[in-house]
Amino acid sequence: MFRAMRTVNWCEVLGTVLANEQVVDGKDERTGHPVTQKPLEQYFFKTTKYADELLDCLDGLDWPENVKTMQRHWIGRSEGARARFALTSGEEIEVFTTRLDTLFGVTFMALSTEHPVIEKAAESDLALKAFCDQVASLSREERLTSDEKLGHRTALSVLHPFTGEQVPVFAANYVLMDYGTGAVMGVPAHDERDHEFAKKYGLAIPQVIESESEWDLGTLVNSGEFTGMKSEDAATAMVAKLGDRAAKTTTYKLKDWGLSRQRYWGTPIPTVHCEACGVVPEKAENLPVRLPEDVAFTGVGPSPLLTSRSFLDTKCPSCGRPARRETDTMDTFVDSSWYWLRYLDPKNSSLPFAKVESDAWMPVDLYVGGIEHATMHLIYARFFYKVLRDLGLASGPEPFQKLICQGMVLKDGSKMSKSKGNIVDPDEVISRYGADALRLFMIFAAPIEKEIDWTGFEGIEGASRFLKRITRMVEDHAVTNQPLPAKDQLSAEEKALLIKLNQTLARLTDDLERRYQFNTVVSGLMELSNALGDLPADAPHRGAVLQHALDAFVRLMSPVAPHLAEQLWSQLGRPGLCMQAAWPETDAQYLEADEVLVVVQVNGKVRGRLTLPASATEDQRRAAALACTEAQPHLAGKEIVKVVLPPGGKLVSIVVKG
RNA sequence: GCCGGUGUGGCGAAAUGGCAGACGCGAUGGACUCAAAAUCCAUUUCCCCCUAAAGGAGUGUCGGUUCGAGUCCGACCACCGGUACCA
Repeated sequence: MFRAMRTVNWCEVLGTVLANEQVVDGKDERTGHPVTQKPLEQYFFKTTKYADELLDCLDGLDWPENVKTMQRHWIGRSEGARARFALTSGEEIEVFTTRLDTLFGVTFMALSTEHPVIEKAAESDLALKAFCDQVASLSREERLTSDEKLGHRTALSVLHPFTGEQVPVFAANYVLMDYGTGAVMGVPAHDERDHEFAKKYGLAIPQVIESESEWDLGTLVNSGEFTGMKSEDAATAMVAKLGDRAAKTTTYKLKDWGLSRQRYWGTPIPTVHCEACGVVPEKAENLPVRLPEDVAFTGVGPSPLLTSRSFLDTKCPSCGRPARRETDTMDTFVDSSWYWLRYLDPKNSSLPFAKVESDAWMPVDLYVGGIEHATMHLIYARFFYKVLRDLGLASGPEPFQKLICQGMVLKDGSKMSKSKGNIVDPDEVISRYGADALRLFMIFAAPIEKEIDWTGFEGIEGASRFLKRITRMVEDHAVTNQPLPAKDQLSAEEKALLIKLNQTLARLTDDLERRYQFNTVVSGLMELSNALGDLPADAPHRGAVLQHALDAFVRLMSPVAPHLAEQLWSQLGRPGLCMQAAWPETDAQYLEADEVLVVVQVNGKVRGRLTLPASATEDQRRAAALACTEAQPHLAGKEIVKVVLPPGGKLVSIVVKG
């Protein structure tokens, strides 16, 4: 953690800092007061120190590819070089570039308006000062929506390190102070933005790279002693030639995490400001620092904590003299970055959590969260865990081994959220249909990772009907202790039902445990309930077969309709809770039917269907397919090239010619 | 612009390279009912056709791999979301 000056969205009228999301059109979204950029001293976590590890560990995680890709881009590692250019005044400007090989194409330097060299020059250059103020006055939004390149030529020049030519220095709006070094070497022939800028300000556009194709990095031209070298070699040679004035380096888009908030509701940052000792951490025995209650909430002005004398007045942990407590609180993302670790040891009064507990339980086997957390929460949490590991509080490199991201629920095209107020109250639906019906309906609507647009409760009738149907079935069934008869004593319909039951059981177990595909668990249950309903009323062993099937059905249903499952479990005369009962086991003798349907394809088109004994050999299947009546018109007079029998035995594919 | 996602019936969707549309919603017709609700049965991708049988086409478009492609590969189109000059 460190402290540094950074610009924030500042509302002068309210006297407070605003989050980017709260700034719309350069104004506070609530009050409409103008928002400016103001430098403020804040606390930061040095997330960039972990950038490489955060990036490299992604490969080993069982996470959705799209989330991993988003994090890779967010971290944004890029390899390049830093090079220092001497100003004619004697100072130096350092730039970052990924294309040092284009050095001979430099015709200008572009510096951020916040760059120290520009700020200093502006002190004696009123026109430059005016330009910088104009850029600063543009809100974040305005900077985003306009991509016009604006520049202002300063009185400064740098010397080209190889040619010794003077290169003019510009202040430019498209150079960002918080990426790289805040200074860019302008190579108009080989960079789109530099090109646009050079054309606008009448600068030369010399070509220094020739490439034969799009994917060829190119060969240097017009580059002095480097002419004729391949691009990738030239960069290395130039670094060597420049000596201590250049070095290969890596930059990241990832920024350090600013965690200061000037708000009451947050964890206090446990530091104390002492006139003599500076910023001092609070003593361990005084932790945690608790929020005071003698606070005035006015809704405007700086942090409410500043109104509490009991909070502010304290002693310096170092020298013991009167000192002032820090009033910044932490971003709530700090808390959400390790909450699950506290779950492991919630009653520990001396530590956040004991290492034995985290060693025993971590990493989290399966973490489920919304896709909107792909780059913020899920990077913060990974960063936090790595820091805890380095502090010796936890073990292992990553907190979440497997991740599933639910899709968002949208309403009228935008994310359903408390802050937007476009939420749907489920209470009315629950009181009318029950919580199980609502749960079932939502699970059934779409796969978990898919975004759904909430159009209403139209389909909930189906979920409700299904639950009523199975309830009726259990109510109409007379509970029995008769054991399930042996397979050879059952009627064909009874056997068919048990086969459907066991096949469904195998499929749904896989859907739940491996595929995490819950919508098909619901449709599988519906199919099985339809099959239960099809068992003839006069089936010879109806009671025993139904008892067996319903018993398994209710346990299968328990994860998606837990309340009703418990009721039916008890109605079936079973002891204890269904949710604690063992998961039903598949019975291998009922996984395969005696007869199987074999599809006959001719040149890839389905031409016939055969019912064959499951025991039929490949040769028998091939012979039956070739003899299949429906296929004959498509085989007559043709030469049979080959017959394919894929594994599984459910298909015979005949290839003919002529 | 860049990044990500999605394209399958009237709608939500299923199909783990092997019968496209399971399952459900809605709709239509019927049974039950004095009537309604509830429940049950039937039909419900398109073309041809008699509401039959048998065909044909069909998963955004165009191509490829394969005995076989909604699924794999390549190019493109459309829509949705995110992001903003990253040197």
